[in-house]
Amino acid sequence: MEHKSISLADQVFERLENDILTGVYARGEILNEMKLVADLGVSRTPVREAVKRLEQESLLEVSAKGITVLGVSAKDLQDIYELRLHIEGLAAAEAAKNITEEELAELKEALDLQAYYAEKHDAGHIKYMDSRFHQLIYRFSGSRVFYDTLLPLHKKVQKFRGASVENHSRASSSVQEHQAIYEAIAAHDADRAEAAMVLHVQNAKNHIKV
Amino acid sequence: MEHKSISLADQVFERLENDILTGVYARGEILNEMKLVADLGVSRTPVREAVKRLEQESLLEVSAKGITVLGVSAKDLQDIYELRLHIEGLAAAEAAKNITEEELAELKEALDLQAYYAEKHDAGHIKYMDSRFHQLIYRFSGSRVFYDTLLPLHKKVQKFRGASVENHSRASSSVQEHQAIYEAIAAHDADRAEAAMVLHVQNAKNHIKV
DNA sequence: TGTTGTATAATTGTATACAATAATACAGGA
DNA sequence: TCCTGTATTATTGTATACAATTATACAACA
Repeated sequence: MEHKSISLADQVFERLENDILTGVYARGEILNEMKLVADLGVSRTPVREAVKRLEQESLLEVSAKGITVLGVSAKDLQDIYELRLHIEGLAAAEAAKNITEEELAELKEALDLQAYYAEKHDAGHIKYMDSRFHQLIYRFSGSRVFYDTLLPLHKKVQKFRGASVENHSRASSSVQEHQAIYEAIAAHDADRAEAAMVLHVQNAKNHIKV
Repeated sequence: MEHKSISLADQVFERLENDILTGVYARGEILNEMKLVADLGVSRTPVREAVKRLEQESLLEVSAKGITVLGVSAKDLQDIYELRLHIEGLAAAEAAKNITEEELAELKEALDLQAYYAEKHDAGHIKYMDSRFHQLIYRFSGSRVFYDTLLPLHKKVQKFRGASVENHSRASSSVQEHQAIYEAIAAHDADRAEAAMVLHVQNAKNHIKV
């Protein structure tokens, strides 16, 4: 039994990041450490660590006034898609070149689960599996640089995908597009994987509700 | 007199980042907080903050064994150029659209200084001004997303540019390329700015010594 | 009314003591 | 010799007291 003990600071970071990205804390809202200490039931130290990391991601800004929630603006969203449109295809191409059989099975499982939940109209799980599929590709690209660059961009899009995953037609198109990407990667066809990914990001962009 | 008091944590962060990127701390080396406390003459708190931020940039990795220096590998370098080749042109294009007269003057000054130091074969200052030119363009793109994405990539390349700035021929080519980028931006010609930047990144990539 | 100086309060910044965890060294036995 | 369990040590994780800075409220004055 290997219990990887996850630190309080990491837990706070994940919870806080999620709360910012899902709108629990609104853009422009001003928090402070003691409020977060009270909300989360831990001391200032892990709170500060999490806040500083989120500040580096431009999700928060710390000043003497307090901790301002920056979150993700509509312009940020546009810029994120503009970037992803140009580089996410590269990650898919690299994954097609480098992926192992084991990793391929992991990717397939994420895809199958997404299809399953799409069939059941389970928006929450669809969104999770959709994210997982993309994040696995970042990992399997075999490039820490790609991973570190794309992951924060992808995470910030979360909140805005609510509408599209609840749209059954778009949800099943998304599954099909993932399917195409998966097949290209499984065939180790880098060019096709790249093209399929670019197409998918373009479609996702067009279905975003700001 | 406005003295923006910069925190110890920020100072430690900058110094540590620089020391990792310039090789003062070698890749694979294992540090620990107390050693850094001794080296830097501050308490654990600001050291920890800096270390955690650097961990998030994948320059360090913290475990029970200590603080491992990850730094930037040859593969990282390749991947960074691959990404920059695809997105740095976009930043230049945005800058061409959005830049103000004041900002343009700032960019011009960085360019002129780089030319001045190139003439004097002052490698240290060439490098600094070269970096500054690129970072100003990230800022003037008007996109926090572009800035946050490109800046860490750019910073990581520093160490590997030593050879190219010391090569007089390359140093003056670089100035000319920056000149072309500047002129396109000054003319608010987005397409030309993008093309000039892509060309420049490609040339820089070809002159990197790994 | 507006502005400027000043006292107060709120907030983050820093240092440090203590806790928890994991790595290491080493002894004992198969 | 190799493995395994265990004590020790080294390291990071957490809480908290105190310092420094900045924002804020308000009074005095022009």
